[in-house]
Formats: sequence, C-alpha cells, structure tokens
Amino acid sequence: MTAGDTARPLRADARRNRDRVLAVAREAFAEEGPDASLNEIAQRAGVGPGTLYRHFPTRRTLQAAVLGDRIQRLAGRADELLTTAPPGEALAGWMRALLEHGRTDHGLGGAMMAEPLDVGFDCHATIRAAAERVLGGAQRAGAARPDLSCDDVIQLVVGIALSTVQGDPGRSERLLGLVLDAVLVRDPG
Amino acid sequence: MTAGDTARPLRADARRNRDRVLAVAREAFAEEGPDASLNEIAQRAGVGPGTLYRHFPTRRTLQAAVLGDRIQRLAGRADELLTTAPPGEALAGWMRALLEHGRTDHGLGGAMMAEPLDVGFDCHATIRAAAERVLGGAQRAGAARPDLSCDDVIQLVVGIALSTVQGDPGRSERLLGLVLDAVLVRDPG
DNA sequence: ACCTGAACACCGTTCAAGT
DNA sequence: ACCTGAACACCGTTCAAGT
Repeated sequence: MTAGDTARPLRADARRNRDRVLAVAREAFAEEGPDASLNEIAQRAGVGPGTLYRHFPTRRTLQAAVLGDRIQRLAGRADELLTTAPPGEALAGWMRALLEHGRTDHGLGGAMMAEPLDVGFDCHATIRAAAERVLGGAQRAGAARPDLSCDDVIQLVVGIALSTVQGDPGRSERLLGLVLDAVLVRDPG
Repeated sequence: MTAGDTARPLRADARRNRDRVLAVAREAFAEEGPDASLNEIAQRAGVGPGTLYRHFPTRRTLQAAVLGDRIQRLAGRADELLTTAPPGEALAGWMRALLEHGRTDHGLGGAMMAEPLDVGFDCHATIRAAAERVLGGAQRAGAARPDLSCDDVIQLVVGIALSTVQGDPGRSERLLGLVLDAVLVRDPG
C-alpha cells in the first residue's frame, strides 16, 4: 500500500492532477527544501492553487505524501537487513539508512520525525515499528544495550541528521559511529 | 563585550530604537519561535520596518543579537564549571547547559549552530572555544575519549536539542545520558 | 545620520464561479 | 465531483521623502 491511497478511487483527471502535483513537489522539495513555495508547485504542475489544496490540505500532508514511499522503503530495509546480516550489523545498517533518510530534501525527512503530528498514513508508526524490529533483534542477540527504546534510537539518529544537514555526509557518519559506540554492546571477540 | 557592540557609538535615538527592537524580538522569538514576523516586531517596537532593517539587515543578524548574551553566559559557564567541578563532571555539566541553550526559543539556539553562516560577533567561535576548554580539560584528565573533537560534542548535543524541541525536556536528558556514555571514559572506581 | 511609512513582489489560503 | 483563478490578508524588503 502506497502513501497516497485514499478510500475510493479518484476521478481520472483528479488522479492525474494529484500525481502531477506530487511529482513537481518531489523536485521542489529536493531542490529548495521543505519550505518550497506551494503556489509555485501548483503552477509548475499546471493546476490552480485550489487544486493543490484540495488534494493536500496542509503543507505537511504534501510533505508526507512525497516522503511516503521513501518511508516504506526504509521500513522494508529493516527486514531485508534482518535476514542478510547479523543482528548488530542489521541495527547499525538500518540506523545508517535512517540517517540518510533524515538528511533527504534538506532535512525534510528528519524534520517530519521531529514534529509529533502525523498526517495521512502514519509515518511515525511505520518507522517506529521498523526500528523496534531491528533494535529488538539486536537486543535479543545481546548485540545492543537492553535498556534502549526505539525512540532513543530514532531521536539520536534524527538529531544527527538535523545537526548536519548543511555539512558534508562525512560528519554524519562520524557522529553515527560515536552514537553506535553507546548503542552496541562490544563483541567479546 | 556584548554582542551588540558596534564600532562607534550610535546616536541616542538610534540606540534607543535598537534596544526596543531587541527587547521585542526577545519576546517574539520566545513566544513564536525563530520565524516570528519581523514586521510585527518592528511595529510592536514602535518603529518602521526600515529602522529594523537598518540595525539588523537580516533575520539572522537579529537572531544572533537576541542570542548574544545567552551565548556569552554559556561560554562563561564553561570556565565556572572547570573551577568548581572535576573535569568529567564539568564536561557533562556544560553539555547539559549547551543542550538547554539549543532548546531555547523553539530551537533557535540549536538552529543557529546547525547553519554554518556566522553573523555579527562569531557565535560559533565563542561556543567552540568554550567546548574546547571543557573537552580538553576532561581529556587531559582521562575522563573523556581522547579522539573526540569539540565539533563532535557540539553537533551531538545540538542534534539532541533539535530532535526533541517539541517534546518534554525529560527526553532530552535521557538522550544526553546515552551520548555521555559514548563520550566519557568510565571511572575505574 | 537616522527614521518613516508607502510601495512592491511574494506567499498561503479561500471561495465563488464554472464544467 | 472536480477545477479554476481572482481575491484577501499577510509577509519580507526597499527606498524616496522627511527631520
């Protein structure tokens, strides 16, 4: 199920307009960040402002829709890692993926996690569930500190993303490494 | 020396206007966050928009001026802690102070650290110097990991501030504790 | 030297009118 | 049922005119 799924199908032209707006918004957020002009997005998509607002009543709704499949992929990546890597590495790898997600679109990914409100499909719940899976796996294997919650993991990583959006990715990785030292339990080998 | 010091003294009315704007901006940022309307600040201060822009050509300039003395106090707190607490506790205490700073004014404190550009007096340099002092002290005493840079410390703490501005302070402290586990060297006692 | 405030281009948002 | 686009209130920013 995709982020944009609604109760019953849209009329053909409505669906097309929605997709157009979404495609343009994707580019706009990538280029100009989360505060890109909505009117300009509507214009570039060839629709009136009203049409944009009909489909996405608030800016956050549009942001959530843009991030939707990215978040789905992020959740899927958790299960992928759990079957292809040892638990500790799976957790570390997923945190790396979350970090990258947080940095996308000039920090839009991280910003959405930093604000409590949820829109459309529940981004928070999806990410939290994925975090719980990788963290739980690592904890049961004794590879991660047992007193950690998935919110701890998420907020630490999102924090790194937000404090380094402007800088180079190398800084992000460096900081993630430091946090991992507090999260992972040293392998006695 | 205060943040607002300029080369030569202002005319009396100019100085008064500047102070008025600054006082109103302080309230506005505290209430509405870093994006508070500049026009409204000018109006509430009883000056025209042009006057505000004359004194603070960009929003960041105004933000820096508002945060100025807070940053001075934060830097002073470093030295205070270094003389009243053992090195490891001084570092931890200062990081706590930095965390609180990052959360002020709806995250304005943290946001300014997350963007590279500097305005007016150099906020970054002031904070980095303070961080270097407490971190260096702790490292020389063997209380902190020797491979850490002051940027590591700052960005980790600022990240926590940014990812928890909306939530309760308890979450911030919790996450700071986790980061401290990676920063401090366990006391063998 | 400094202030004022009208003016401009822009933004988000709404809503009557259309199809 | 959906779209359009004019309209409104607002914002940041500038600048000629004043003192």
